[in-house]
Amino acid sequence: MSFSLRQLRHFICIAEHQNISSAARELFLSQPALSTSIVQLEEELGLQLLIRHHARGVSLTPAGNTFLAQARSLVAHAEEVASTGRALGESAQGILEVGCFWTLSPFFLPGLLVLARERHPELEIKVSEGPLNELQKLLHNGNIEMALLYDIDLDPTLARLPLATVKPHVLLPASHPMANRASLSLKSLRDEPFILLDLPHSRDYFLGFFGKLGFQPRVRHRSQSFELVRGLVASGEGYGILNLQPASQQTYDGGKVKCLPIRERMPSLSVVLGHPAGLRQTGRAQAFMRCCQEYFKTTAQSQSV
Amino acid sequence: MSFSLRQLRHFICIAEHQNISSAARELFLSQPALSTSIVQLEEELGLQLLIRHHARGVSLTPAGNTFLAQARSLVAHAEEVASTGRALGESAQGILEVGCFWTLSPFFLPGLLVLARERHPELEIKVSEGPLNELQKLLHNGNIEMALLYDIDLDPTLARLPLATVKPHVLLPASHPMANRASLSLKSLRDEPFILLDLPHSRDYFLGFFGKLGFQPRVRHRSQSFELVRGLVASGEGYGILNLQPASQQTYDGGKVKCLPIRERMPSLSVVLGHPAGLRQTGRAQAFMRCCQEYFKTTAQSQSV
DNA sequence: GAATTAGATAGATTTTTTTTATGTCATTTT
DNA sequence: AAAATGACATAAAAAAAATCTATCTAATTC
Repeated sequence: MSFSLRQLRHFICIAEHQNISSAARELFLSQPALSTSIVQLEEELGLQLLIRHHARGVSLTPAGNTFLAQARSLVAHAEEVASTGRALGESAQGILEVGCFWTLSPFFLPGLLVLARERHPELEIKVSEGPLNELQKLLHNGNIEMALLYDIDLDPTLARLPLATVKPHVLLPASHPMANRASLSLKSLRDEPFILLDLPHSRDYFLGFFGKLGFQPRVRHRSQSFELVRGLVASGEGYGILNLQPASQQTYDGGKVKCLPIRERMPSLSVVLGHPAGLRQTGRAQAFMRCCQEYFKTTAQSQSV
Repeated sequence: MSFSLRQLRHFICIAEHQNISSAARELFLSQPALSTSIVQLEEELGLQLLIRHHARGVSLTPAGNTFLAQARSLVAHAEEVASTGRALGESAQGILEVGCFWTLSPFFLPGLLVLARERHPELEIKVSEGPLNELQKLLHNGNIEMALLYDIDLDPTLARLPLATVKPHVLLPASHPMANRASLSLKSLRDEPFILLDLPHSRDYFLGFFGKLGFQPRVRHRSQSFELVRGLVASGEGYGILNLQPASQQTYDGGKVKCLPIRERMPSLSVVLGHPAGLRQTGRAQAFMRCCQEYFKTTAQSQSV
């Protein structure tokens, strides 16, 4: 069909040596192999590249000279593509696409991205936020290489790197009589109205708590918004349960909530980095993974257990 | 060692189809062939390019996407090199290196180069002038592809394309008593002094005339310069013999010469286009050849027989 | 739950590349 | 002038690479 890079490399080497035999030595080839290789190249181009001198090597035809420059530039280009290709697999530079489950992002991404910039200034990270199923689709299609997720109802084909576990906490209005205790039993809230964070997976997770305790909560409100749950709690509409807690007790509308550990032993949630199993990670992805581990080992742990 | 252009073409086609099987059909390959080809490419780069979906084709990893752009650009570059390479062999554009024997050049090159420019405006012609042996060396080394020469003592490995034959003429001072004849016998000049153009091959050629006639000329001057021969003739130092005649009878120093056909049948000189035998001609060279034939068939013939 | 789609794998086959052995033609040395 | 040397070409054999056929498996669709 067309010439190969191999043939061009052969031609360049011959042109440099002005001698097929010594070029063959440099290329660790036999002289006839190189000789036929170049004949084929000439036939493919329909162009005489070399003039053969008996007992005195070869020289380039004018056309061969012109073609040599082209060949050199193409081979150099190929070298470049090869090295950037390999770099894509090995080094931590370029663009890394990651995903983040949307209730996690405001808690961890700011710090994580700052750390990543510190560790790998050449690494540009693009984050897609969204619900679990959308992130999983992105992972499968290869739009993102990894995602920060809760390890709950995850596609079993996803590999997980555990980063932290976050325990559930009870949320009470600051004015609530039990708001200043060190911890709280869920049972003691049996008769109080409950504000449920009603998202696809969190729903079952939170309601599952009560099954274990043997009673059903009085659900007064269901909200898909993390902040609305806090706001409703602060305004005295009921108690809430959430795993992550903002640094401030203030709600968006100025109310105040208190956050208490649950005395009963309830299942924690794991925050993980999910990625398609069996897929070789790019160097960028590996670099980001290490950043996540570092970040959660230090900062995050103290912040939100 | 490194990837091949073939692999890159495969990868690009797969990326366009998002599907190995249909890409294989387009490439007239079997699906397994393409599948393994791309696996090898991935291994060579140490980089996952594709994500395989069961029953739904493939998609690109982010790294694959980046690499795709590089692959496209390299393949495009290769296409370009291929086409310019082929053009070097087939079309009449680019630089053509020719040689010209130095006494021929002022007579034919101006008209020839104008004609060539008319016929092939994209063809740039570079001329090397010199003596025969130098031109033959250039031909052998491939520095020039063809040369305009006299067919005299040529290297037998050179192929020749005859363009014209030029007959010898006698040169007399305009004031000479026989200067207005229509033609002249060399014998009638037996006792007059002779001015010899003393160049490697012309020397033997001209002196050979007298051998045939059975006498030796009285050589008064030998000159390596065509114009000096004319000047010496004009100033009355003797008669000369030359094949080609300038349009003007004037010499450089203002003298005047007359030029008469020789009555005896003397060997003519052939003007030929010489080129290394058995070497495939480039398209440029062929185009130039055709120009030479056209030029000598029309203009030149009338000008200088 | 059967049929379909799309990729992977294995063994056989074809094509391409390379090697070994040999030939030829200039050039250099004896 | 003859022999030795250097350098390329050619041919047959061997090795390596690419491709094919057939078969298998996992999701998806009907």
